[in-house]
Amino acid sequence: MSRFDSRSTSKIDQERGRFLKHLARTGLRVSRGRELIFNEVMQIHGHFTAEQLTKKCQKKNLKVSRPTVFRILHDLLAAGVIRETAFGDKHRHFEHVYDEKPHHHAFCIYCHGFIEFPDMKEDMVYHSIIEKKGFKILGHEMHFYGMCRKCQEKAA
Amino acid sequence: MSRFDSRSTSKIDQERGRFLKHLARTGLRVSRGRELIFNEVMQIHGHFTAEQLTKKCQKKNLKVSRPTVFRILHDLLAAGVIRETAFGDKHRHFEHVYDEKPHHHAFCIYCHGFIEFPDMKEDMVYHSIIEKKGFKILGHEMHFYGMCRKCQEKAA
DNA sequence: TCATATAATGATACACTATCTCATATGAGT
DNA sequence: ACTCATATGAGATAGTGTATCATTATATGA
Ligand SMILES: [Zn+2]
Ligand SMILES: [Zn+2]
Ligand SMILES: [Zn+2]
Ligand SMILES: [Zn+2]
Repeated sequence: MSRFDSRSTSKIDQERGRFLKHLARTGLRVSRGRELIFNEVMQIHGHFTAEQLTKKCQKKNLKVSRPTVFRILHDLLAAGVIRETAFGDKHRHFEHVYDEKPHHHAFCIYCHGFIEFPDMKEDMVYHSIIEKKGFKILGHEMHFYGMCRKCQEKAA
Repeated sequence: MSRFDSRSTSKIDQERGRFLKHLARTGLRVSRGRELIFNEVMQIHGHFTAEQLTKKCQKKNLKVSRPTVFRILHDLLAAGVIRETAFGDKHRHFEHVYDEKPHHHAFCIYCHGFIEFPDMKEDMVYHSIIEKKGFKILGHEMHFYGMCRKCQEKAA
């Protein structure tokens, strides 16, 4: 990142503030691991798994164990810095929130790839139905399933 | 089920026909296990995991192994008799299709329970966006996340 | 009916992710 | 420096789902 990219930097600082606030509120320390993982996560664009994050750190000789990665991802989730999406496989998938526009996913049932598309705020019809049941909505995702372009071409 | 409940019976027969057609088409046999699992699945209302289905069979002294359960669930998926939903935990969740209206789920992030709500066909705004990318849509789900009524009461 | 081929099944081992345990290291506060 | 709570890592553990493979069941045709 350019040192002149003040806009992007301030967004990260904003997220860092959110994280630090959460840590202070819950009596957790600003440990070496938490700073390290926070910085790495902020550099990832798109989705990642705990395994990918761990290997990314190891390549940089930033030593951090798998349990610690999961523990700190849990902290980041609780702080609202990252979100988790169920991809339907056996991994937990995360992505940070700060520069990602709200979006949804369409999964290919053949190659297990996916495409993303922006949230259109058109699904609010559901909100009143759900809230009438006493459920407090904090977020939502649309999952589409189907066949990606490549798999269609392969099949044809 | 009452023997006079012809409507419900015919729906199951319809699903059975779908399954048998799939088996014939793909050269699979109508084995003891397939009949057994099909019947059990049809009696379940709502979601189930392979583990729950296996235990349900064992309680009835219907002996069937875990690998076979998974194999036959795969057949039922391929036949379109059941569908799979990613709940964000480490289990695969299934439900049959025959008497379930198309619906979506709202998951409680605190107790991991969920509520269901009907599909409103209001999310078609996404279809053109996705199909412009060459993706062929076969199905979709809305996942809402939040706090269920009970957990709100507990917190208050 | 019997022989043969093919598919289905179950026991077992296996791969893999995520979590738990607990001993040690770290660090904030006195 | 001392105290003590928290953070961390090594290793064990739990829990799903899958692969292997020998055995059993079923279909087909002589
Ligand atoms: Zn594909
Ligand atoms: Zn995404
Ligand atoms: Zn709840
Ligand atoms: Zn459902």
